Parts: sequence; structure tokens; C-alpha cells
Amino acid sequence: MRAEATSVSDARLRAFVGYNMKRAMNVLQADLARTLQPFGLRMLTFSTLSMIVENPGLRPSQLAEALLIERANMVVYVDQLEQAGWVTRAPNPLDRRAHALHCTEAGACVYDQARAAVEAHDRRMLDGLRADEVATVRKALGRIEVGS
Amino acid sequence: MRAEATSVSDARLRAFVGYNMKRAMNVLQADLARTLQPFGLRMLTFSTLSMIVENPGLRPSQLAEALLIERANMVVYVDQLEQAGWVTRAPNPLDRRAHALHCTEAGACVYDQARAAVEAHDRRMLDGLRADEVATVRKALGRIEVGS
DNA sequence: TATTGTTATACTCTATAACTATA
DNA sequence: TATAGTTATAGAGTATAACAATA
Repeated sequence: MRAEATSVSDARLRAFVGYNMKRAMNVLQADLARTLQPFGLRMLTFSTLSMIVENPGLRPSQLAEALLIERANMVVYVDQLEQAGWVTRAPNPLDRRAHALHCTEAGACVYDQARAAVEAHDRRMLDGLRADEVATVRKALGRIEVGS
Repeated sequence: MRAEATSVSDARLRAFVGYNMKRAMNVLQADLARTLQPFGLRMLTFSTLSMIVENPGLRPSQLAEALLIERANMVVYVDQLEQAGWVTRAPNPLDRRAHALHCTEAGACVYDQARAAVEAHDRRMLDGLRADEVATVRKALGRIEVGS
């Protein structure tokens, strides 16, 4: 027997777009984690690998700035990619404090495969939405990101 | 002198709506945390308090299910609200395993004030968007939440 | 047997301070 | 002095297993 038969409502919270966005983000994040797990990647290590593949030679601090991640935390993600053999830290002759990040052949290979899976994941998340609706969502997300 | 003058691009990641949503959610979360800090609340303790105010007498397990949070984690949030004197755990005579959650007068008071601040925060996040655009965003978030 | 609340634990993400070696 | 990479640490969110009391 249930102690409370009365229905539970989150209607007041549903009024907040932020609340709906948090719930959607939880679902999206869990689905993306499942998508990337077979590749040995997570959302942040995938993003990091993507940036290194697409911007060969960039420095960790540039990477952290672009991904809105603290430099201190970026170290860990690059560590994990380096230990997996997908990324290298090369000394930078122009500035001996800096490192130049490059992906390996294995890194480029896993990136191509993971990227295809993430593309399918992204399409799944947007399934049933028209192109103009997706554009509106992008616009709204962009405004939230720069505003605040 | 900068070691790398070449520009860094996250254009490939920008193609993913999930990436844009993650960035927007980070900004939104940080802004909401700043909004709730003066009240001694965080996103999850505010959501929990809201549910208890709007659904007096509900059980922690119902609360966890409604907020998509594990029961084990819910315990901590109710603990914090109880220690602040905003929520009470009453024994449930119908089921001695269960607790009935109620807010105190102080809890209802801080909720009213925090809720007004969260409403202002939510409006700020959506500033510049038309009503039909907000509706589209809600629709998209709803599809992502139930889909997956 | 199943459920409720709970404890313990682990992993992830985020944020800050401080150190070193360079510039 | 300022910056790049790093280490250490703490707070917060998430997830699972397991236990005692109760149904």
C-alpha cells in the first residue's frame, strides 16, 4: 500500500525554462556518455580530442579557454588522452613554457569513429524537430551562453 | 610573445546542438547559483524545497522520482533543508517506513523570496526571445527529455 | 519478497590557490 | 612581473551496492 495516493506535481518548477533545460541536459548527457563509452571517451575528453584534431599544435591554455574549462582541469583530460596514446605533448621551441598538442594516428582514428557516433546521437536528440525549430534552439542557447 | 598566433576554432563542435547546450547550461547554472547563494540555496535544494512547498506531505522517494534524482542523493538535500530549519520529516502513521515532508514557516518564507529571484533569473536567460521562440525551446527540451 | 530511508562509496565536473619554470 | 603548465584540494552532482526497518 502506498502511503501517499495524492499525485506529485512539479508544475511550478516546469514554469522555469532552466528547470526543463537541466532535465533535458541530464538525459542528453547520460545518452552521450553511453554513446562514447565504447570508444573509451567521455563528453569532455571527446571535446578535447576534437579540438586537438581540428587545431593541431595548439596549447593547453588555448584549449581550456576555448572549451570554457579551467587550465588546471584541462591537464587531467590531456593526461587521459595522452595515456591512451591518442595525443602527444610536444615541446614548443618558440616558448619553452608551452606545449604543442597533436593527435596520433590512433587518436585521429578513434576520433573519426566517435564523431560519427556523436553525430548520430545529436540527430537522435533533435528527432522530430524542423530545421527552423533547431535554428531557434541554437539561437536561444547562444543568447544564454553570451548573456548572463 | 605568444607561442601560437593561429586562431583556435571549435566550429566542428559547434555543429553539435549538445555542445551548445552544455555551454549554455554551464552559464545558466553558474548564474542561477549566484542568484540562489544569498538565500543559502542551490539549484537542487531550491528544487527540493519547491516540491515540498507545493506538495506538502510527500515522501522522499516520490520527491526523488519527480526530480529524476536517486533516493540516496535526495537524503542529503533533505538533510540540508532540515538542518536549515526549512523542512521537517514527520513520521507517517499509514506506513512507518515512510516520512511525510513539510516545510516550516521559515521554509515557506525563504521559498517565496528565492522563487521571485529565480523567476527574474529565468526571464534574464530568455531575454530577447519572442514568446513563440520560447515555446519552441520548451518543445525541443521536452522531446529530448522523454526521448533518448 | 519488495519497498523506504539510509549509509557508504566512487566517479565526474567545477573552482581556487599555489608552485615551477620560463618569459 | 606575468604567463604556461602543473599539483593539490574542495565542493557539488551523479550512480550503485547494501543494510535495517517495515510492508
